[in-house]
Amino acid sequence: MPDREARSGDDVVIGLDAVIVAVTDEVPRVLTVTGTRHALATSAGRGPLDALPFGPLDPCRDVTLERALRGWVAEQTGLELGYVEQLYTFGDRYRDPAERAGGPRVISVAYLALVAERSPAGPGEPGWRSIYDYLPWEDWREGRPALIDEAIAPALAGWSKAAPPRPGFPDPRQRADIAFGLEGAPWNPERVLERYELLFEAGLVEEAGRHARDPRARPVPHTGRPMAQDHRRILATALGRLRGKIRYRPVVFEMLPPTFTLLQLQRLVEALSGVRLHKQNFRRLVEQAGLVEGTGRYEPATGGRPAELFRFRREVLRERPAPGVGLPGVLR
Amino acid sequence: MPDREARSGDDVVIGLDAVIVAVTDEVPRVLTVTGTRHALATSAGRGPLDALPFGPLDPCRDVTLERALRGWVAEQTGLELGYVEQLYTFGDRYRDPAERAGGPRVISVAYLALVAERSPAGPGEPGWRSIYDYLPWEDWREGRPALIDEAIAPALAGWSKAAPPRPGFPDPRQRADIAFGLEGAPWNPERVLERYELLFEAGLVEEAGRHARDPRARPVPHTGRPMAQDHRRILATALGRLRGKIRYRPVVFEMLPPTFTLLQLQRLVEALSGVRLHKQNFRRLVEQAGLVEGTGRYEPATGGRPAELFRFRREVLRERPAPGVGLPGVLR
DNA sequence: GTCCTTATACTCAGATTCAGCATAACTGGT
DNA sequence: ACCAGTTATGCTGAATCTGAGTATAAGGAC
Repeated sequence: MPDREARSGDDVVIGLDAVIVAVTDEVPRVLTVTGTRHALATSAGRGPLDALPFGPLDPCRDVTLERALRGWVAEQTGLELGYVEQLYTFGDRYRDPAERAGGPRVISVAYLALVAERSPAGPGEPGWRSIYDYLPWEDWREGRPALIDEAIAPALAGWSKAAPPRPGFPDPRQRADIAFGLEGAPWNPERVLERYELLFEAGLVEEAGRHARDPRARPVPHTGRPMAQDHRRILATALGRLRGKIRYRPVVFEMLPPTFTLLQLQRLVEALSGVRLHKQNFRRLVEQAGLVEGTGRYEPATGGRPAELFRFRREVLRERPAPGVGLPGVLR
Repeated sequence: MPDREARSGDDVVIGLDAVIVAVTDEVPRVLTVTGTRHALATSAGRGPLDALPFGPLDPCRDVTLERALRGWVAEQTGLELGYVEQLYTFGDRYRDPAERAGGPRVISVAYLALVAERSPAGPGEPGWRSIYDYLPWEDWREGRPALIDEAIAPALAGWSKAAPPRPGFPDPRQRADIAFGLEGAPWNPERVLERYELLFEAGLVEEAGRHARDPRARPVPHTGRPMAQDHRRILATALGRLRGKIRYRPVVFEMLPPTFTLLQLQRLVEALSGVRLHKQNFRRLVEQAGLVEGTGRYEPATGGRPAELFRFRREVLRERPAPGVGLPGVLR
């Protein structure tokens, strides 16, 4: 970590934030750190907060942003990242609370990185925390989380009644219904950021930059573990993007060993998307989409009939337009 | 425009680049400027190049990046942007050729903005150029562009033969086939950036930061109008993103008047995606997806039977999960 | 062997998509 | 009035995809 002392008022610093995701034991995990300078952003005296790993850009040495990211991640964590994609650039004023004390404006370019399944030692490793510790309403694998009906829905209802509907803006009540699947609306796993932003606007989640000073903030208990700065927002962005991406790009295979059973693949997708899938149809889908091919070898330790081991068919990339959908009616 | 004089070697500057898109006469257009400081990046003495409008971030005043963008666009062009979305952050070294002369590292946060159809005065307006002037291989509305088979395919074939296949990297020949729909591979309108990057790697398009110095660069004639710096790459990113987005978000309605005929809507989508669509199926799709509703009024000047005027149904946003697709088999 | 567990094959109905055909409603020309 | 040309809109049948099962296979523990 470099020391970034406060500079002159109109100065700007570029940071690179990494959301590094792995899945172990059907739990999607993100690598977090504590005790860095982010830890200065404590939450009402409750001690240092978790933060996403962060690295600076060295304009003299780093040729590209992505290479800079790979570099310091390898240095600091020893991880060699596989799949890396740029997520979003966050630049709101005061997103780093230190700005208020004269610190530089920090622009963070956030990246999403996927790494292969951690070895069984993973769960206990410091830093690999469940993504659902931070965003607990996102995991619907065991059914609709009680948290939503017990805490979030009532709180949002109160907020939307209090907030006067502004003309030209969508009705806050409807926004809540759509985002959280209330009142019969369907649950859309991809709207992670929309949900987080709604909770943020309603003052139901903590975020360092704003809620330390917002007197209306009434964080609901159990709405997830807080993070430093706007890192929970960054995490929400990452999860939403990842959930969307697995639908039309074969990114999940980045997180699997070279061969795997179809149930392993399914559990991985379920862990990330937060919903359960229909087993037979899932198999059919991935098989007839040509995404995988059998190896003829079998995994015996399933607890039942041995499962065939499959591998990812890289060729699918040139056969299918994009393992997913298409425009309504393209003429040829 | 601020003056950004060269500073100390490790300095960084944040810029905001705007890809502002409108459609007139079934031509998708992008707003470009010349004569700004970008114009310094001339192309082998051929005069100033087109550039995307660019504005600085003022860390003291601008509260968010997006607001900064809206601000200077309104100031400089008088345009009030409607839909705005962050695209990507470009930060490669030397993407601004001025860096080689000691200029600061310029990190550009690029935004995509959509504005309503220009009035008929549009086509002649300075700056509103067809996107396909810059990326001519992307327009398949009149069938497969001759340019691809006559110039691009042979040039790529030559390049891929020359470039030795690196182990671990995808075969360059196959990349070309997939990207450009050669050898029977399907054409995917969304792979705009992939195609541009392939042409760039093969040295077939000009880009200021690199090809001014790359001796192997043999730009093929008629591969589109060049732009300053890496702006053509930014444009390609924008077009690809836009093409993808219209499939699952109703963004096109941002570019239409409040009421429109279904053919207008179809022509708009065709202009952006660069392919022709089946008329009857297109109607059915947008109608039964609940995206539009008839107004009962009619547009008489169609040249044939009058067409009903439709309007966008905003309610669709809360009915459908996302006007598009879904995960393979979500259990309820 | 029986029971339990997981894997995999197959079915069937409903929904969606593709590719047309058919008809409606207007214009302009004769 | 009639006709040709043009665009709009309605409708259909085949192919494909999807959702939700049932049925069978193949292992382990006892």
